[in-house]
Amino acid sequence: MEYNFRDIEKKWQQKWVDQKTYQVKEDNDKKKFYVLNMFPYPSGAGLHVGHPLGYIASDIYARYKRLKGFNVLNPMGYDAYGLPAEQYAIQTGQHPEVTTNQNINRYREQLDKIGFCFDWDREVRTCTPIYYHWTQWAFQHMFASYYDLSQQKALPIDTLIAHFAEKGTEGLNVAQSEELSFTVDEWNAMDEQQKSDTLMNYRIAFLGETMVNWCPKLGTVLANDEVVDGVSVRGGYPVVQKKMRQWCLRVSAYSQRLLDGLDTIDWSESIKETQRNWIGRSEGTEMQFKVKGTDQSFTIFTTRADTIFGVTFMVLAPESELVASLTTPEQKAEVDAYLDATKKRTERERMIDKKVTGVFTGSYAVNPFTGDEIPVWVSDYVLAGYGTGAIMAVPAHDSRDYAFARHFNLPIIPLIEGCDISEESFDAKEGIVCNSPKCPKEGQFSLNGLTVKEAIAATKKYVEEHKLGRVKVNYRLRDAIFSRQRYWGEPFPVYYKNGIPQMIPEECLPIELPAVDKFLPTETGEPPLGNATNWAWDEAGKQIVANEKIDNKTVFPIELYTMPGFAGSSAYYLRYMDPHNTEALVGKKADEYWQNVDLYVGGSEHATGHLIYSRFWNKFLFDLGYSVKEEPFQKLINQGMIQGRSNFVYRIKDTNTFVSLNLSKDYDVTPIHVDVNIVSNDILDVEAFKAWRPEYATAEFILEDGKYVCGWAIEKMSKSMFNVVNPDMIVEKFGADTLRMYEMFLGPVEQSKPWDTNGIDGCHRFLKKLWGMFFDRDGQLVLTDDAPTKDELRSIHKLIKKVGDDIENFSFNTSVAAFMICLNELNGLKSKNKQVMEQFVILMAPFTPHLCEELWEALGHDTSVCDAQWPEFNESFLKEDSVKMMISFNGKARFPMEFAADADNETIEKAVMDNPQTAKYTEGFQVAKVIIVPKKIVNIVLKK
RNA sequence: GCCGAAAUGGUGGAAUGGUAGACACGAGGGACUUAAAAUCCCUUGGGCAUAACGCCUGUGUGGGUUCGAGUCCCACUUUCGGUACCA
Repeated sequence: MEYNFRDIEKKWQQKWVDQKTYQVKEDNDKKKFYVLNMFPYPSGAGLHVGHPLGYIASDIYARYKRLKGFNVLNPMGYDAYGLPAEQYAIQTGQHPEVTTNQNINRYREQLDKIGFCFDWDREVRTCTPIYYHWTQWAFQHMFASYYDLSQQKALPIDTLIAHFAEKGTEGLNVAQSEELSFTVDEWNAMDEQQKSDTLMNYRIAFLGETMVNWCPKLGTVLANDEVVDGVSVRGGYPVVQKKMRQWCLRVSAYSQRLLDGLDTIDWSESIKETQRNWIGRSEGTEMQFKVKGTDQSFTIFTTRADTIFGVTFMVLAPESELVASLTTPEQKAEVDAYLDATKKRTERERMIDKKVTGVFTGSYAVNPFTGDEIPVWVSDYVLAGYGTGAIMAVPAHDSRDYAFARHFNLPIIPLIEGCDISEESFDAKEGIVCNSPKCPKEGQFSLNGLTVKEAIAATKKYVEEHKLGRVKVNYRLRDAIFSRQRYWGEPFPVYYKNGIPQMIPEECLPIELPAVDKFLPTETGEPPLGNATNWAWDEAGKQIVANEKIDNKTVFPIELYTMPGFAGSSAYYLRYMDPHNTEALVGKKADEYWQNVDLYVGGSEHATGHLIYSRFWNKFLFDLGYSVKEEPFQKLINQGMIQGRSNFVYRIKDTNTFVSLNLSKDYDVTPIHVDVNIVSNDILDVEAFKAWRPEYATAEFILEDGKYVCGWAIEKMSKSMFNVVNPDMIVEKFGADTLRMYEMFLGPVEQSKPWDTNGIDGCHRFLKKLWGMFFDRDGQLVLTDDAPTKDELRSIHKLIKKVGDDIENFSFNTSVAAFMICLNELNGLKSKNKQVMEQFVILMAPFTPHLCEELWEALGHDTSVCDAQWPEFNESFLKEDSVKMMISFNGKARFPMEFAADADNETIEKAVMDNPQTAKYTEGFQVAKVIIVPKKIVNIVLKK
């Protein structure tokens, strides 16, 4: 009987559903293990073979852990809100809810065919009210919290209000948008509006007037990680800077903890490094510069305080508020013109065209060390959003300042001994400092002779002692902009009284997304939720029911923005622990049992987005006591991208004749992408090609050896390259087990690699072979009940060790190879041993669950192989009677010798030296030393 | 520019500092078959031999450490990711 994968897979997928094989419950008698995949956006294109890579790997791990006796949580869900779903809906002219559900159903169908052990009873969809209830709930808690820097945790905003009522801002060490200073009396004198505005400066979720990435084409603002090279990640539309009032999350408050936490988790060094760079901690100095002829002063931030004697000009960011106050009347026209010009340039233009621009303000700053007067300029190479939006320029030691100084003919003063600044600046933080003038105030302060490091420390000390500024740590990490002017997202649980934002009472949550006729965004940013009818709130924050009488006095406006894509994906792992709870995001019991994700699998492209937001969100919930672990994802594996392998045909120019690859160099040809599905092992199916498109119906071919050979290239998997391979097709042709095995066999999970269907036969053959070990032609089980032989035991225990180690190390490609080797060995031994094959089936069950269930059943078991026990490894079975060792001379292998397995070094050495072959190689040399590597090699070191 | 990862046959890829190329694909040869498919066996880094199944060479380049280096160290080249006027 043949291996009929179609029937087998169908049968077991149905049984798993019927018997709820993968349903998991908290069980205090078992150790928990939480495996999680980054949940997918259900996009319209469906899954291609690249998507399941991580799912298969984590599925194997989850099944393995279960066989090892763990209670394994392995859930799946959909990240259904956000731009991609809405863009797809707009493109197809349908309501996003309709398309999202369609896409989800399609995904589910595809996923089900691959045989994952997901507990679908725990599915979450971010767009369902029962789910986003808790997204809104978390937002409200962020609104009601501030961040205390001394305690390094979030605290209730009431604590801060009490502090203001008692001491004003005195003694405050908190995360804030800008440093405010007021007294108790000033606080008490504030009206409701002013108090609300003031508190926004501290809340973790706050309304802020900030420069945002505005994408007119998408009609919404975007977070920093959603913009790359000045265009939107989604769609590639231009993005401009715009000042808008937006909801923001004070992610920056957690900068230091996000940084420190990285040392406690098991993630790849590269992704940790990416996060470190994104957080961008930099230790520096803030210094105050007085403005000549006024009592005004301003602050700059620098990491190179040691270069204070090389400052030859100052630069302000065009958006800085200082520009207006420092521009002299004579310079006003010129400065205004410059500001106007920079405003018109988009981020993208600035990036492409990095020409040096700037304008003099007319003012001079005073160097606090020397009293020198320094011109103050404005230029767009200084950013308003980082540091203080003003810098001291040291052209000798900063390449940007250097370019500016050269362009505007400003002086350049070198401060490092022997540095050459004739062509470029000397940016390295090394060398011996020179050229310190005598500091007139202090007389003796000089940095000459110090290393740069020492000079920085000395300058910092001087600045602090003389109150010229302070030592300051800056972070590059910005607060996240949390509003989107779009339809398909979570509504904010916020309404407004007299323009003051109020939270909807907790018992009225969730605020459901209303149906609207027009959900398309507008270029001007009018939110689509404005089109909702019967969507009104009263003064107490209660929704007014449609049949109630509505008059203007009772209606209070509700927030019309929606939340961004990352809102729903930031705490979903907690929700899986307790997905049906209507009282809490996650119940205490479930949270304490499952704790956090032990193994998280997903793409590295989320390094600066989701993986930062989630960590922030979880830390916040941890501070409030809603999550028991500070870090959400203990171990992270980043699966590689699967690229496409495109095929080409070569058309001779201006003809409809196609020439085979190796003959194409003799002609003038144009390579054309051809659908990989009509190419097999790079040989084109000529008839299928003619049928593919009407224009090729009459195509003619120049063949080699009667075949048309296609060219190939590795490219991104995409429709336009005709290289998309769909998992359903593979499942149909070879079965899910073959697909699972082959995806793992392709190479290391973490590595990006091209998909190449060519090799899949090998895996399929292997499964057929395994089937053939069990059954004869009539489908009768041919295994015997004999006691296993020594050789059989050795072979299977080698496999137990290898596969166990490999799965723990996420090295699945080598374990697939190990299965093949073991099966070949058993085959060679003519092994038909039931006990041995039973263990083989358990070991392989994580990889090919359908086939193994079938074999398990054939072996006479009436339970699922999922509930079997991982075989115990016994090292004593690996022992061999004799061991082959390579004899080498000075590291060069020469001949093998066999020894008793328990031979000691002395015996081995003696046997080697007594061997007549040895003499041939030692002739004319002296034996200096004999190195014996157990079970491997005997190396004889020879000297003249 | 900066940060990170990598470079091994025709291809995907194996190798705790210890016989480089496991395993698989592809290719070549053979068996079975009227034939094909399927299946099985042999060969397969390069070179020289093949009368002795032995020798030489070989893991991007150049050095170094070591009895012994694909693996460790230094310098360089290339490729792929990420990031960028962050002061």
